[in-house]
Amino acid sequence: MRGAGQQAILEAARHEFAERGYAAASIRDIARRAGVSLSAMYHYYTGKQELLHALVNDSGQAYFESCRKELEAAGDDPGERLAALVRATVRYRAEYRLESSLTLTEWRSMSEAQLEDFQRRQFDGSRMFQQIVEDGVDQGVFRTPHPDDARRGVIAMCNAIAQWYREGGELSVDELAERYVELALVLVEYRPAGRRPRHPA
Amino acid sequence: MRGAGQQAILEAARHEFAERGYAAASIRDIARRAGVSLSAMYHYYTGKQELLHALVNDSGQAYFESCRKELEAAGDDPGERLAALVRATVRYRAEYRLESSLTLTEWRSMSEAQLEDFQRRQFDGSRMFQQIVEDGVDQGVFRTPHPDDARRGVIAMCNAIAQWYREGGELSVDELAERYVELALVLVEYRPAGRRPRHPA
DNA sequence: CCGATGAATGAACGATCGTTCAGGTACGAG
DNA sequence: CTCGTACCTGAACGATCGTTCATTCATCGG
Repeated sequence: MRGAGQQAILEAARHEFAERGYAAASIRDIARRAGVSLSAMYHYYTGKQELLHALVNDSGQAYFESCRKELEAAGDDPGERLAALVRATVRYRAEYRLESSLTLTEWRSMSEAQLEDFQRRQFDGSRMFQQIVEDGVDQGVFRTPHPDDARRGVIAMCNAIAQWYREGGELSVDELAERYVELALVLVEYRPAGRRPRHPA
Repeated sequence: MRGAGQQAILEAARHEFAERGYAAASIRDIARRAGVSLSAMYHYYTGKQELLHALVNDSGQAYFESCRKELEAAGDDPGERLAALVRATVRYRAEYRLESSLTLTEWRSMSEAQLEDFQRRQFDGSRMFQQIVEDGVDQGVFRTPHPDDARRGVIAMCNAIAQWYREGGELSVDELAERYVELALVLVEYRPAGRRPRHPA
């Protein structure tokens, strides 16, 4: 369990980093925002870098956990599995907006070890999508002639949500997720097995 | 015409900003990379901020010029027009990779006037897409039930190219553009007028 | 020949940054 | 009571940052 002071510092860093960017954010402003002294931060964290690490790590783990759960609940159909992954990704990008923007734009500022972790995770995440799209194409339910580009497109679409979504918009996170599931399935040209390959009237 | 020294400075800034990010890049490193003294830069530019401004402005104008030309060559069909816009955007993101990443991730660092310009341009760019998608839906050639999200998806797909594309890859820029045109038309569910609304065998 | 202009330089200034340090409370265990 | 530990503080350090300044050198029109 993290103490109240530590939590306040992490929250302040979250907002400062997101608003100014890692390099431009000052730990003095972070401490001021958290309502503690500058040196209090060094009691909990070894430095500015570790603040970034903590934020990115926490939210990254939450994402993979969410993916795991969604995939577990999904069946064997690639369409279902892709939908599960898109749902998890949309929810993550919308609910962890600030951390998402941080991860997507400030990876330059990470330490070497941190960057390695991050790239491995990004690779793993991309692989989950890749595997599912590949399976769908093999099984003939995804008709896209460009599986790699379609996959990249789906991921890019979902990632971009972090840049424009705001709480209290016209769509709830769940509605947004379902809408993006639709778009993703369109992009990979999903045609459920057993159905006639023609368009509904 | 810009002199050789000025051009070298701009080139150095382009790479330094892209590699380290605007805030983390130092003008001393930029000057060193350009092979000129620190103060030589202040002979051409009023400061660090103007370097960013010059880079973003130059490439932004090139983008809109490219869009204008492509749209001019396109006909009236929304499919053709969307294809033209996607082509221009993909080419821009691939050929102006560094400036693209700068614009997409470092808008926080812009001055107030600069940011206003940038947001207006982004708005105008988004409006071009929006108008075309709207027309396509009205004319019944774009069948997507979610025009706004499809448009955002197309733009996000194209923008993401700046993050992964490298010169000398397996696809040329033109091939990449045509592929993304295909994907974009799939995403808006383009069904050319006059054709039967069923799938080809 | 001369003065103006453009190009370029090294040294310095003030500010801010991340970090460290020495110390001060509050509190529970012995 | 006392010691240790967790929590927190203000002050300072060294480095780097963006920027400015005084100056030099070359070029060229008059």
